[in-house]
Amino acid sequence: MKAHLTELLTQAAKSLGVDSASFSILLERPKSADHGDFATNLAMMLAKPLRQNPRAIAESLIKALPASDYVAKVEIAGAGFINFFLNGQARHGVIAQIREQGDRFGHNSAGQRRKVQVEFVSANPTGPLHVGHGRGAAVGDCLARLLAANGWDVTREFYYNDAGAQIDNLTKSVHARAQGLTPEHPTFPEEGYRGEYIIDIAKAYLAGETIVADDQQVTASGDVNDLESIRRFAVAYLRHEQDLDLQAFQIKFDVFSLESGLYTEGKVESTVQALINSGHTYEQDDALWLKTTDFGDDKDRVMRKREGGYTYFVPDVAYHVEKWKRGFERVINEQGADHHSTITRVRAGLQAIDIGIPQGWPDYVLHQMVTVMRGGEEVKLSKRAGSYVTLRDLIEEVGCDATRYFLAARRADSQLVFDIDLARAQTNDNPVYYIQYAHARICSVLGQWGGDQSTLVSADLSRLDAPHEAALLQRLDEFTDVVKNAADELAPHMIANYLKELASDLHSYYNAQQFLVEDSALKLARMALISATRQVLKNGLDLLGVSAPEKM
RNA sequence: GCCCUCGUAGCUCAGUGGAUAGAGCAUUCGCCUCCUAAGCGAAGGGUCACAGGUUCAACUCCUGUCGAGGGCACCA
Repeated sequence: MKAHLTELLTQAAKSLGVDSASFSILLERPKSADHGDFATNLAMMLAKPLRQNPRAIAESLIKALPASDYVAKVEIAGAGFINFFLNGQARHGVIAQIREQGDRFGHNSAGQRRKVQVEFVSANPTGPLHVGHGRGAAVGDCLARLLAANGWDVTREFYYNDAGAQIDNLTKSVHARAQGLTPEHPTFPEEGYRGEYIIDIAKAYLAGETIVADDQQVTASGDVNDLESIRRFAVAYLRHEQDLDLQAFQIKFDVFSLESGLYTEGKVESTVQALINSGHTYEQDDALWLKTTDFGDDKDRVMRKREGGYTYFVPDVAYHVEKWKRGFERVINEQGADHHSTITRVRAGLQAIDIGIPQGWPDYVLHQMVTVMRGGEEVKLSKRAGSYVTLRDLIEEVGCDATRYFLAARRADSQLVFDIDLARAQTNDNPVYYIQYAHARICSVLGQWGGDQSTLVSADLSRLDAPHEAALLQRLDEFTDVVKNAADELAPHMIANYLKELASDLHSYYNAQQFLVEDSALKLARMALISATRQVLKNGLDLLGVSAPEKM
């Protein structure tokens, strides 16, 4: 419909002698029904080039508009807005579209099956996933779903650092616990991990247990002083724990990438060599530096430390070179805002290597901190982890659906307050239940109607003329744009907001009108409308990874 | 000190440069002999942090100030 109106306006503008390349037509949905179904500011945009009063231009434009089968009325309003009022046929056409497209309604093919990778969570195997990882998981998974709905070929990837100082620290911590040391003991590692889960790992290690994670099987040697065995076992143990966390959150990854693999396969070395060859490196103070200032950084960064090891961003660059070589013309990294500083360095490294990677590649979506509240107080302590709220604790307490919704329903770049009491509430306060209830309500009504859904094709939709029906029809029609915009903006929260509004329209309608009425033609039309609404609610919830229950 | 993000109703948050800035909670008042009251309707509640600027038009874009969070390692 938007395309149709754009075409009408383009022709009208042409007939006024305006070059169609000199302006772009913006059509929006007015907030108020008084302003029609669509509005454009075209006349105001043309005021300057034509040097005329916007209202006068609007009048000429309207006169020049070609006839249309869908437009009932056109008005000038305010400073020069042109408001379009559609006829019934144009308004209820969306119901047929929804019925025909089903689960695919709202989807488009903008991505043209091109390859995109969404990397998210990427927690290091040094502890259980916490609520911050949960936000990354919820946002990242929704992004992946959104991109798939927009026609991209999506790969979900989890990268973890199993090779650095943090892992040494983990190994020492487990080693200490295996010897029966507590954090209070003077020889317990200074920066060691103190959570109770370290004790569990030590016990399992001493018992010689076998762990399966990432398709690898690791058996503990049980030798208290075999640090290499402890390291391998602890990493596998925690990766397995994280797998359980992700499983509880119903998130699946296509690929797990290991930092250690980049070293063993020589990718780090070859990347360093490529950087040296690029001429953007230099030696100073016994260290090797990358001139990241050549690419917008405010100071150069050390690549190889004096003691010989590489700093963390070097394998990160190597990893991204691999991503590029694997054919991802688009990569989106979802991470916590505390990793913000890596962006400039990774991009600088990729530019230095100069293998055709575009300047702004890859994309980043950063999420801000999460604070968890219960009973009006901040929740900080977790038994398992010792210092933070674990994702699994949260899921166990509030459920997977509510956790996912709450973590994805806010803009990623603003700080989030997670109110456990609200998320648990099975009342109208809770947006998750509010939306799911709308879906269940429709299912219930359709069940009581008991008719065959296929008969809805023949419904006389012109009977849908009540104000609540017009509002609902318009909302359904918006879904396609919302899915497109949310993907373009990498903003899954837009889906959550849309669903709240759609549910609200449905609930208002439900209370204002009886659906199962005597008049069988009217009843059929209303069944067609709520059936379409049910489908869109489900499609939207699917994008968030939240279930659409038929009964509550 | 420098860089990034945020600042909207008492609280939690929406708001692709457009018309009277919205929703939920909380407060007040209504609605179930009727399809699920996990619902609906109504009222009150605002200097869109502050000050400039760009524009026909700014919550939205630009600059500065203040406030919150995060970054600024030969840690990851």
